[in-house]
Amino acid sequence: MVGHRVSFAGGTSRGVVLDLIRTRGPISRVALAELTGLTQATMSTVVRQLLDEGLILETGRGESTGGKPPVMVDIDPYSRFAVGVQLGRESITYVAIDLSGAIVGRTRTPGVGSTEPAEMVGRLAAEIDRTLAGLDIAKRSVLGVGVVAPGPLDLAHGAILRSPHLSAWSNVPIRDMLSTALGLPVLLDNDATAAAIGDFWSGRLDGVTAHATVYMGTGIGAGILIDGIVFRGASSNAGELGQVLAAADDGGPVVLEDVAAPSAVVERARSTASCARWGLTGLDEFDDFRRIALAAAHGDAEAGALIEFSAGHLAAGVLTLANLFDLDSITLAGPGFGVAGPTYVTAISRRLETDLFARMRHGVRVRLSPDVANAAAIGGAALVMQHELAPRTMGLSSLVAR
Amino acid sequence: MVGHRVSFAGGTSRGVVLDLIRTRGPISRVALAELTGLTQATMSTVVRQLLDEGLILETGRGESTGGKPPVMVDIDPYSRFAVGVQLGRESITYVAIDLSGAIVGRTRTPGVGSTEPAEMVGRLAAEIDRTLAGLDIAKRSVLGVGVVAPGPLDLAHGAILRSPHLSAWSNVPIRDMLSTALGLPVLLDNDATAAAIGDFWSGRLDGVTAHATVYMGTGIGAGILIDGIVFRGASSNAGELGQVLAAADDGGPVVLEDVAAPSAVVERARSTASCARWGLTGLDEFDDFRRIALAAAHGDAEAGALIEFSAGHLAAGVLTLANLFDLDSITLAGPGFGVAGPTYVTAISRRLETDLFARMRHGVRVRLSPDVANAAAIGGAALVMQHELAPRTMGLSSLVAR
DNA sequence: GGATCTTTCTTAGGCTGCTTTATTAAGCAT
DNA sequence: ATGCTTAATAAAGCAGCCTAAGAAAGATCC
Repeated sequence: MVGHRVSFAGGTSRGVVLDLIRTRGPISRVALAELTGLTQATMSTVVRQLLDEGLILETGRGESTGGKPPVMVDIDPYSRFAVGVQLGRESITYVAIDLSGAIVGRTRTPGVGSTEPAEMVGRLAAEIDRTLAGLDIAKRSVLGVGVVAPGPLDLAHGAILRSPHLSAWSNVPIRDMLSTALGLPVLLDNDATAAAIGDFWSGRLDGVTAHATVYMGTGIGAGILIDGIVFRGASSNAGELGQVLAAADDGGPVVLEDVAAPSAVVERARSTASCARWGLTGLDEFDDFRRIALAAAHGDAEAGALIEFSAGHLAAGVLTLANLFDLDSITLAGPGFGVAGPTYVTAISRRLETDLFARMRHGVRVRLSPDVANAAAIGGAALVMQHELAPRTMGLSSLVAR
Repeated sequence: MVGHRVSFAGGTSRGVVLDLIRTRGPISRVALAELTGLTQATMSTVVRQLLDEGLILETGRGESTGGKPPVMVDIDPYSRFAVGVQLGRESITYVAIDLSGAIVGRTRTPGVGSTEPAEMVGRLAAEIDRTLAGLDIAKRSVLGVGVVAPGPLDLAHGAILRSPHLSAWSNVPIRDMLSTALGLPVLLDNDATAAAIGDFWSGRLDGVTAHATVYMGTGIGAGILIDGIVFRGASSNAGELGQVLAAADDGGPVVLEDVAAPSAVVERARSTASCARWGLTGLDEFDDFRRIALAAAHGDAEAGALIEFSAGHLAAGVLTLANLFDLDSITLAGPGFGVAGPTYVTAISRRLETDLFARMRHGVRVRLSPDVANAAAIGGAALVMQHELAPRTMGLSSLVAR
């Protein structure tokens, strides 16, 4: 590494260093220099800047290795906060996280329903302000708000393109509206991508190269990260795992979403005689799905078969995803994994162990999100953290106009 | 773009500018500055450097738009060359390309067969030297040699990991051996990735964000490019399209390669009564496959059905690939598309038009490689060009040790 | 307990690739 | 010819990295 320049595009080194301190801290300047390839002198100034900004703290001395013991630095978790909002049909989840990615507060309000966008934005802003006040978080230490919605979005304009349950929101510039209402930066992204960034920001993906967070909500999506950078594809629609082809009962081709998603499981359950036993209401697909999963967990064989059916198909889809992206890490998140999560983890792990193309070369770590229900909201907040503190994009196209 | 610094990591701007001149040239310095976001002053010095290196030429005046007419610059195609070598079982293809990516020479020798690696390296070096001499190309204008092989490779050590037909080559450091024998830089990569880079270098992917070159040889693979950068995944095994799950006749799950690859088509053909009519030899799968494809092209319904069967399955696999990566461009290359290429293009286009998730937002350009048989070898040479003249890698991990 | 060694961290000065600003060059319009 | 517009270069400055050198703080040896 002598004589050759190490350069992170566009002042990214600050963000890389912050990432390392977050995931590996407490850590010394020397260790950071070794990890990044930057010189100790450069690291000294980068760390100085982070200290001046109040993002990190000197936490004490490390072990001496025969000379001066190093001064360790670590994240100051309470120096900055971010808010994540998940727009759902039945409910809206608000989450505040600190710089380490840990939840410091959570609220839930009734869903969007048929509320007009303009009014809803006002309510969102009020609820966010209230939540922050209740947590005693000064607004100037809040980096921004990340709004998470399902379905195809128009990221360029910060709007929802079309969503089954939020049809009135089509092409409404919700991002900018909320930003002016709040006086804070606002980002919009989809649930799977956000959940993936949440996994990354929490430090759980240290050492991972190619990761996917499989998000099962109304649909099934995957947020894909390469070295912690979101993979978006040509139109930000990458990772549409629900659209992978699956084998239907009758041999005909179907899309994964139609056989493995919670709604599909519930629908299959209803054509069953045992339907009544599980107390399905037909009102809330997630609630019904949870009842089936609970029955399965309590040993109900028929319910177990329904879940296994879904898990088997999802495992096949994830196998394809893992083969095509050559993944080395997968996280499962979203309400669909609320009760039956472990069953899905097992099914996917098994399938990958036997059928992954690269299984001789490396394994794939499959894990359940530590907070499946709030993963997307947490991720929304993490998205803001990453955007404000450690911005990074993939490729060069952003720099070539047209 | 005022006041804010535009930076391409690690001196990449030279490469970006060269890419633009190659694909959009002849072009003026001012136009290049606008496209890259760099200032005219910077562009002046970057272009000066490229002129000094002899990579580009001033080709004359452009149209005045009310003031001084711009001086146009363009690639000097014959200033540099690169060699691509495709290691095949039956034959080895050698290709020399110029800086524009055009073929300037091609040779074919008998395949590797059971030749010992050490001896084979000597033969390769001799044949490359001979080819270059025959084309009157000075060795100092040759940037290097790109060797292309099928199957899983160990890119870090420049060796073939395991290959059905090249078993004696396992873990032989062919890259370094050939490099010392030739006194030129040598790169090793797989056929699909190389073919994709070849497409990019030729300028055919101008304006494309997410591209895949589907390569059908013995197996089926995809080389994936994001903004012209190879997507490799955790262990350089990304894009294993042949491993995507497909629906078998009996409803059971099979892998795409087993139903759509040429060998699979030939095998199905042999269980047919019409087998004899097509004159299948059973010696060379590609030759047999070509016979079937030719029969299909001449209106043989049964042969046509076999090809359509393969194309239909491949189209399903490509649909999954396109959905997961959100592609906007696909090229088909490799010997498998030799005769029946157009049939495959049609099948894939149709499928994407009807079933692509993002079809309302953007189309996917599906095209046949202009030289299906030599695409991998050409790509090998292009790989060297890109590596030597416009190096680029994805993500930041390369800069963070361990 | 002091001298020396090792390791950590900072300072100083320099290079590179970019920026901004200013100047020269070369055409069009009147 | 005179000015106006666009193209290209020149000059000076800044930012992010580097190398080199030194200061700080403990470990080790006698």
